[in-house]
Amino acid sequence: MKFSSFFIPTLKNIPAEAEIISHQLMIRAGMIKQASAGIYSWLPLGLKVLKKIEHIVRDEQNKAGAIEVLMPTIQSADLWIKSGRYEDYGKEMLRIQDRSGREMLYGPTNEELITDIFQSYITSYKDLPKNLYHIQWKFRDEVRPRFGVMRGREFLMKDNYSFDLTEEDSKISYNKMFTAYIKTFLRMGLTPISLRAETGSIGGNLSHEFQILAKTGESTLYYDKDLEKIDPETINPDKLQSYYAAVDGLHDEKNCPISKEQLKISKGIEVGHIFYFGTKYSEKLSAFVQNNKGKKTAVHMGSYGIGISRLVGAIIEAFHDDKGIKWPISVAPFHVSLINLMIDDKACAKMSNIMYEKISNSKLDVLYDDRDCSIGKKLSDNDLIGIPYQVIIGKRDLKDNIVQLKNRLNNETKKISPEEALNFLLEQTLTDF
RNA sequence: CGGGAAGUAGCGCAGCCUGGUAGCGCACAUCGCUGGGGGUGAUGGGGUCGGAGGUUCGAAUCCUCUCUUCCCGACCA
Repeated sequence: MKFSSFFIPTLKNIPAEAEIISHQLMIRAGMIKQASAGIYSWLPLGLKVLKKIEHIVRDEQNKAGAIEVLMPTIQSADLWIKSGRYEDYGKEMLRIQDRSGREMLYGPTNEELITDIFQSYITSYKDLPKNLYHIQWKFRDEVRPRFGVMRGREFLMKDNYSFDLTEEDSKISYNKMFTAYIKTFLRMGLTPISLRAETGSIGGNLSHEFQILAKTGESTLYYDKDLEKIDPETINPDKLQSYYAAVDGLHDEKNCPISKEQLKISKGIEVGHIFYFGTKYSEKLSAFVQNNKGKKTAVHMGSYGIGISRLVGAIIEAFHDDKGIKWPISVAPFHVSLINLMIDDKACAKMSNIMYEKISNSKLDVLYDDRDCSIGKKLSDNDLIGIPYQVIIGKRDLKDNIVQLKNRLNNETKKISPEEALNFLLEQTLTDF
């Protein structure tokens, strides 16, 4: 993609409406535009990142045996009246009427709908377990939306729902998701910390929230430092759940079961939450199956959420410096930024075009900065948008057959030949496209 | 929902107190000089000052109402 023909409206000024760094950077990097309070349009660069995150989440869900469906954003109030949540949800639920005066709502979550789908078709224990997920926009009319996409009113969420015959089976499904969540966040370059959580209004008795470490995070986490050392190949959910981990209000210094040396305190951002809630919804919404004795029994359910749009902001909170964003390669909008410092110089243009073609023909996604603007603007824009590798082609170095290869994650720059730069890039292991 | 603040050019802001033909920086356009970290000179375009009503000869400025946005708190799968 050529920068000049793409659409990345970068800004030099920090918009007054943005308070936290990820929100500022997302606006300055031309990723989003606010449409109204807590509601955003996703511009091309932001959309690319959103899709990357969505892809990783989807891939790990599929690998864990979950099956994708797609439920509507607009739901009828009927099922919610049945489950009793039409009243409970209060003003956070955006309620609307269709033309014939029927009560509708913009879905804040999907337990009701999915349970209805389940009970319409599944009647035998032989069809269990089932785990259905979808990735869909939700709307919660927050009293006070803030922090950009981290706490918007409209947000993209992956939510899934497991259905099992027994509590024990449900725990297996729960642990599968627990493992999938850890893998998902590790793949995004994040450090996930799992914490036992309060179940709140959703009900049930087992719940974990997943926070990712970021210096600017909202919550303070107290946890066993071994939780940071997770090998994605050998994740053991029971073991991970046995480690000590607590958020701010729940940590009690006096009764903390682990030593001071072992305890670590860091800031985190919540990006996922999983629940086991038994038969709460299945009973109300008639999700029964027959067991092997022919007896009707309510299925045991769990629900599992990942805030996909929130992750875009959360990842920036975890990966940025004073110049801009530093994308982990698995979620980066492009893998390589090819920067031609001197578009009027024939040698620079020629070398840039050759490299652009070669990188384009590989698995790498390249953004070619061919804009006619000052060098300073080019370099600072590219640091701002944070593509992991920059190849900088300038007149001075090119005379000696040298280009600069910059790693945006650590800002190290190597002066090497174009061939070496190309070989280095093509050898990168990229698990996610 | 309680408390606070702000709406003036695409973005960031001044002007308002003390009413008199709307300004700065960035961005944008044209031309020139530059050319390895937001370079520079000249010229130029762009705003019914969030909206409605009122006071006044005259309102961005004073008064009333209203809409929107943000911050602190409470709230929060």
